[in-house]
Amino acid sequence: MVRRTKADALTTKHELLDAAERLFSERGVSNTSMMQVAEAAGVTRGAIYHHFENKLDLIYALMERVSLPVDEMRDELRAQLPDEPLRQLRERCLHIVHQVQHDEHMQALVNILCHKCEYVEDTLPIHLRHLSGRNECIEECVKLVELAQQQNTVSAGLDARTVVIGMFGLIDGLFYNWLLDTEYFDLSETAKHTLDTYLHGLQQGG
Amino acid sequence: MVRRTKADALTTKHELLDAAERLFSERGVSNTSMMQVAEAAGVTRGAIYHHFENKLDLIYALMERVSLPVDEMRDELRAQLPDEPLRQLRERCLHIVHQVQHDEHMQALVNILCHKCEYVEDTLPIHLRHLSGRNECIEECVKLVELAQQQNTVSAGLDARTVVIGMFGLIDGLFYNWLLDTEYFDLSETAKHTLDTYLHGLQQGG
DNA sequence: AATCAAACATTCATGTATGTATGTAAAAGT
DNA sequence: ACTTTTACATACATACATGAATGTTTGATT
Repeated sequence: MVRRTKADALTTKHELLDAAERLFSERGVSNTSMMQVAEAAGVTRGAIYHHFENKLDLIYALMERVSLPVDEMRDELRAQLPDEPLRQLRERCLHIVHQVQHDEHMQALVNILCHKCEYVEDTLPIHLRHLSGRNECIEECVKLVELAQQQNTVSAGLDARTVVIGMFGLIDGLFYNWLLDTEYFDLSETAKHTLDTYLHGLQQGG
Repeated sequence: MVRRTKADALTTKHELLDAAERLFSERGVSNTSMMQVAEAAGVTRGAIYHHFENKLDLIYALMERVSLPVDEMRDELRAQLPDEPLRQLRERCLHIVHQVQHDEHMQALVNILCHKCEYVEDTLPIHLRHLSGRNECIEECVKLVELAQQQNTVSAGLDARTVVIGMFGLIDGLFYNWLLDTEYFDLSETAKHTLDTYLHGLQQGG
């Protein structure tokens, strides 16, 4: 099974990505060799190095597969709830939570970035990409919170940035702990209740 | 510099632990070889394998160094605030937050477990130890929340376990994100404000 | 004082991962 | 129909990391 058509090559590439996603998520990035990925995809290492430069390039490609749907969702919600910034925030969080729980690609990727990939200098470009997307998202959320403060649905005494960082912490922390043991609690249900508790708390004090 | 007194051997062991803690936290566990740890401690690999079985045993030893002070703090607070379960929870969280921010050993260890160590089968005993301690802690906190519900400082309509999982998520998420970039926000301040927001939200709804 | 054993250093044998270079058969271009 | 790429497979050279085995020096023991 050597040379094939261009469409077949794309299939091979996807199979490599799927295999990498599965193995990385199951056994960790640095603990998985290129050969294991190749074997799982039914090819040799040569195939990987033909499609990707190295392991980092592979992970990088994995991230590209799921980043787009997230962006689309954001735009939809913005159009759907233009005058309810707080609900916009809530729905955005819960939508991502839902995706992490039910979309296998999203779940595997978050799992990889969260628990299966050491945050070291070598993988810096990957995590920077992760963070830049997040920081951009934080800025947007800060604006939504400020809008909510003008509507008095969030106490004006609170610092909007702190509010958002706390909310992200809550969601990320739930992801982090849920992925450690997905049987320990139901992600969506817990996220809904605790997020509402938090959002409820935003109405008073500061 | 070969054989030394028993006290000197302990010094060597501590220097090895310090070096490992530093290197693991800086460059990641699987990305740091035993030789690099040995060099950083000014000895050879032989010294490591004399004191520790392997890399996992080394990490395991790192965890033992910081686990005790946490337990002590818990008992102190329990005695100090016997009738204020909610404040007990709050102070406990903020105390750990303070430790993570200011105690270098604690910070390095949490950083290692959080960002510098892949959660894979090989390291399972380590993470299990981490989790067993946490689950035990969760159970204690659930009881505190139930007490608070009897006092009506927490709405009886909420599920105590969910409340605690959310609180842990919040704190863990803040750790997780703060350790990614310790300059991005102040951990203690943010933890105080967002935790209070959350605790505030507990008083109503369900 | 002689012996033992601890506390390392040194060396070696082995496995394994990586990157690259080269080979090759078939599809794509002309 | 001929040439050129593409899409891999194969083979190789290199580099580490590990663990164990062995050596060596000196404190501890009696």
